[in-house]
Amino acid sequence: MKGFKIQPELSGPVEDYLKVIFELETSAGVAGTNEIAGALGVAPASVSGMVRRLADQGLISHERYRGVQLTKAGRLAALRTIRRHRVIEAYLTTALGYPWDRVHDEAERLEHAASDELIDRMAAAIGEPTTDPHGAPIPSRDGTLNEPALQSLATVPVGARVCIQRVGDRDAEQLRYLAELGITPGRLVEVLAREPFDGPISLRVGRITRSIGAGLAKQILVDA
Amino acid sequence: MKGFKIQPELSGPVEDYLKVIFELETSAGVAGTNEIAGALGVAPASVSGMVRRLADQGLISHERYRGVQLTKAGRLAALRTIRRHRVIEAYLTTALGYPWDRVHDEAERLEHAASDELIDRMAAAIGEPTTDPHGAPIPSRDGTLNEPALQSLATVPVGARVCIQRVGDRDAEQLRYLAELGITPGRLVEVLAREPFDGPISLRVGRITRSIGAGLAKQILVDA
DNA sequence: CCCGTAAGTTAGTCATGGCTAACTTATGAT
DNA sequence: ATCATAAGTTAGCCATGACTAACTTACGGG
Repeated sequence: MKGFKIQPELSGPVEDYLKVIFELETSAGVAGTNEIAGALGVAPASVSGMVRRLADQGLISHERYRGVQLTKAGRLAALRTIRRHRVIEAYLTTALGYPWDRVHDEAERLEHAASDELIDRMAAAIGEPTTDPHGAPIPSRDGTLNEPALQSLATVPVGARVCIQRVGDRDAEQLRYLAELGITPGRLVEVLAREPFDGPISLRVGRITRSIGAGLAKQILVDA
Repeated sequence: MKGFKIQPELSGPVEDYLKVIFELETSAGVAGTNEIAGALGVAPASVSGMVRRLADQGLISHERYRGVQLTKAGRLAALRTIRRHRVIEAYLTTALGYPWDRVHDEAERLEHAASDELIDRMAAAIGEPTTDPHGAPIPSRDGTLNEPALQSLATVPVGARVCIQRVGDRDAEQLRYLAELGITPGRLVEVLAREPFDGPISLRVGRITRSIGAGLAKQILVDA
């Protein structure tokens, strides 16, 4: 029976730390103290304290004054939390009619309270979705994450027609705006023009032409 | 805009205390420190500490060495939590196929994380139920609890036919047993015999005859 | 190569919500 | 009326996870 260390029930805050560390590792390569603090809305000193505890528990490795990295156990715990979050988001929109701009906050709280059984039942009830409402892939039960190679809409050449795959889910207001524009995963858009110096991008969505800023375009991912 | 004090987001533990104080007040009339401690599985000293904080927040009134009583604000908060709990239980069984012996623990955790919007959407999705799967009435959104007058199966006269209205929901094993016997809310049973000195009670459930102990019978409530 | 700045850490504090051990109060039996 | 006992409280401790203020380290520009 060796090799089976039971997981000692991670607290909500610990799960949040692991989640943002995972996301920072994925996007930025490293997870710095200040970045973690910014993502969680806590003071950098609080991160230093938590980093020590996480390292003591073997969830991250930490080289003083350098960054932080998830261990295998930490990565698995992070992916479990991310799976919960995304399954909950998918369930809330599909089964309970939540608008996609309001599922994030709800999932943020429920992900720490839901049992594995509940998550699996939710996933089964809506047909085992593979992505959440914003297009983010849902890790499998055993912690495998299938992250497809995507490019940002900001880098798509003029004239190309691409399919929206995923949008940033942090800003509810932004999500409402995107829904209004019709920019949702699965939608086809054509890039009509792009102004230089991070200028606006002109799009055709359906039969309507829209112009969006470069910052927003960076949050929109399309197939490569 | 006077008279509108915004509620400062009660913590999970605080909600749990208010809930058990409400339940003890309802069943026992008073809520004593030791009873609260027993119901929550904490030490009596911990209750004393929490009682001070709850009194400071105006959620309970407390006379030293006498009992504890919910204020209007405390009662409302308790009923909100109980509503959440029972709506979640009802939703899990109706919409997600949970067996009735496993909804309690799940609801115990979710009730502190779910928003009012989620609770209302769940309730709407399953047709605004008025009781949870164990027959406990669900408080309304504004904190009204319609507690019907019931009697325990242990006091029903021999020969009477009664309808099961509600069963104790604390013990999962007991719930599994009751389900096996067919003793669920809405079911008709006839009391065939009762032995003296808290002896077993003989029942007809459907066309089958069963005998249950007096302790279990006390946990089964039927229409008066 | 050095040095200022940004990033990170430490020290010390606080609130919450637990615990044990020791004390106080209330109450019922004699 | 008193006194043992159960119920309740206080004191003092701990872990978690936040904070501010002050310090240290790393690093890029000159």
